[in-house]
Amino acid sequence: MNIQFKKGVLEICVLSVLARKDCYGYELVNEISKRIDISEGTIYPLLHRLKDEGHVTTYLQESAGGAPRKYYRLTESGRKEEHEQKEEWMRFCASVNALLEGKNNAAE
Amino acid sequence: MNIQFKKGVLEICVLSVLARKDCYGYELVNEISKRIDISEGTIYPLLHRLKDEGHVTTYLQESAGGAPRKYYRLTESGRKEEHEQKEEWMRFCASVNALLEGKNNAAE
DNA sequence: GGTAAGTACCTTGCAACGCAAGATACTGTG
DNA sequence: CACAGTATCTTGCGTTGCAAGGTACTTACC
Repeated sequence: MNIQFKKGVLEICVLSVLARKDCYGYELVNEISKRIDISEGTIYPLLHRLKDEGHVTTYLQESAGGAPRKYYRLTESGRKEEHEQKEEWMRFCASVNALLEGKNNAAE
Repeated sequence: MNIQFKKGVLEICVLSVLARKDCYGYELVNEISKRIDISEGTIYPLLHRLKDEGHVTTYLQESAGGAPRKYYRLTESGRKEEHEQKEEWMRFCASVNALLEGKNNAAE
């Protein structure tokens, strides 16, 4: 899998999963990796970034095994961000596909 | 437009346009920019990379105004690369869209 | 008791890509 | 002569994702 493709997209994936339910980091890795490989070295910095930007809040919960889980919950700005980035992603895909199909004019 | 989305994708766009006709760098910028903004600081290093990897060959042709045009032509390996990257891009898009739609299992 | 695997968090350093901003040089227009 | 357009190129920067490491707890096995 081309690593470059994932740039920017993994953030949408995280936002999208969080839009459906609160998750902790380790859980997000497993959830997203069902479709797209993502490593812990990617998810934790990403989550911290989202928190710094105010798109998520966190709360701790005990775990049966291992360290306590840090759950992430979308804020209102996070939901807005999720929506906007999803839209932008779809527009981008449409542009790329048009280009790959050889449709030359933006009007087509 | 999220810059990150473009990572890796602009290379496919270039390969795809070149698969239809030989182009020079400046022309590729204008062609691709109809759909997706791409700057000269991006295209020239990209083209040099493709040449180093043997995916394109070049030939010069005089221009009415300005410097002579350096045309890029796909090699056989370039055509193969174009095909493979296109396939990978489409698989990637399908995975992302499934994830964004909340389809949890890779089987679905 | 010791060891491994699983859960769960984290950080550091690196590689790759795209962009802005610059340089160069030629042509045509006002 | 100055400017815009054509056409090439390079340097330095910011962002992202990853590999590889570390920490700490629990369970299972020998």
